[in-house]
Amino acid sequence: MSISPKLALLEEYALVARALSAPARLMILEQLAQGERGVEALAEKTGLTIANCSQHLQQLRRAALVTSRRDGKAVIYRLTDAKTLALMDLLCVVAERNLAQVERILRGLSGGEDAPEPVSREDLAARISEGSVTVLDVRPADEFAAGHIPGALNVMLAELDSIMSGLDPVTEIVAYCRGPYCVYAHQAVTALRKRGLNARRLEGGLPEWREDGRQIETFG
Amino acid sequence: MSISPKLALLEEYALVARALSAPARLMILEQLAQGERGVEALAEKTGLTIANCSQHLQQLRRAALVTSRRDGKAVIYRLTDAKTLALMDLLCVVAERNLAQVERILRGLSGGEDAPEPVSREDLAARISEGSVTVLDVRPADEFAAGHIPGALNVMLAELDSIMSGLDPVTEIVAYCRGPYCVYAHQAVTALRKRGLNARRLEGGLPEWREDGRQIETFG
DNA sequence: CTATTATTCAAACGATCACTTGATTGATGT
DNA sequence: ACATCAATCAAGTGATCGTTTGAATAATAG
Repeated sequence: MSISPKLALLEEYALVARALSAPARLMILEQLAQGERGVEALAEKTGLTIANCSQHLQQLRRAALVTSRRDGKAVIYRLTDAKTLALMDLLCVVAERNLAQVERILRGLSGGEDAPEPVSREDLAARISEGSVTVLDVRPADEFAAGHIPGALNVMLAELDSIMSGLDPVTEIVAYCRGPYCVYAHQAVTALRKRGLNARRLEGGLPEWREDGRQIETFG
Repeated sequence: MSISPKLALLEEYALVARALSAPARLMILEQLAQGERGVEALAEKTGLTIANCSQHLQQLRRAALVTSRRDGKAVIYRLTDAKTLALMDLLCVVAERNLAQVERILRGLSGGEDAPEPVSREDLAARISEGSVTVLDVRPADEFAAGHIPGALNVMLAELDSIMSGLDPVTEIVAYCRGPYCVYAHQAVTALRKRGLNARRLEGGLPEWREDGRQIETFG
């Protein structure tokens, strides 16, 4: 350790950034933002092998972005603190503002149509309390069960068609998913709008809603 | 491009994070946060060869963190927008909160002593207007000349001793430098406190001060 | 035009990274 | 103690990264 303190510091900061520099680890972090999970659950959700997932988790832990605890023979990982989530979100904001490629991908998700501006969490909260909105949770059922926006309907993309006829075409629909890395809400809104329904995305996902200190409903 | 849109998105986000994952690029970004610069100036300030520096800059440009323009035969780089600075700062915050190693390095800079809490920019601004503080700019003279906090004294670390006798031991001193990646202010505060002066660091550096919309003085 | 200066490109190297495979550790239940 | 299950470790492979070196582009001045 004969290097200068300045370089040593920069290397620590770079370590954190490096932890965010692999798509596989971003997927893991997105999952952990939904709630704490064991290695096997993470591996299944992300499509990684267990050994590979474990190694990514240890890299995240070295960067102090996640923390682990033992529960029986399982090791449960979670985000270290809310700053980790903030960092992930800011990463998206920078990428979306500046990278033309990101714009192109997102436009592709909307079928070439211009997607409407997302709804802010504050606006959605206000409109929920006055009952002037239908909230759709477009995540898998287990993530929905672990916590969702009060009153939200859990509908996965594949089932969208079957429930669409039951929706009031006048009431606006707001769809949300895991957060800025997740494309489910984009796809759901596109599908709904193609059928003439008035749908928009929520800004951010459930983790950001929770981080705002807003109400979360479990089960039901 | 037959991969899923989700993976394509994640790869773009990862590209931005990867750009922040090398100490050399963090140094370059720190310099650019002070103001726009040409490749040669950046290479000299960071100690990189020109070719190497140029390649790092192109990686930063691919991630859209920096933008360039031509000025005669020189190419001038600058941060794309304020979000880039915010991302750099958040990276530090996460690293400092969670990495024990960072704490150790910073403590080493303070000679093992507990450093006092930094002064917030808001507090400093208030105390400048009431004249109850001496502000030290601990950056190289050329960066000082390009812009500094109004009324600040430009003193580099090597010259600290020679001016210290002229300082009022009662008036508190606030030192600042380039920002969270820079160790000059830490070192200056340690040196001053060792000699019994009442000194603290400013939170962040000049780029953050400027980003707050606060006054900047040029030359003088 | 040629010479000069500032920057970028291209090739090459050693080091590190992501992923796979198979063995190992740690905690639990019988 | 033994078997079982979850997670980690260890070794190996191909790909990518950071750096150096030297040549190739642009833009300007004479």
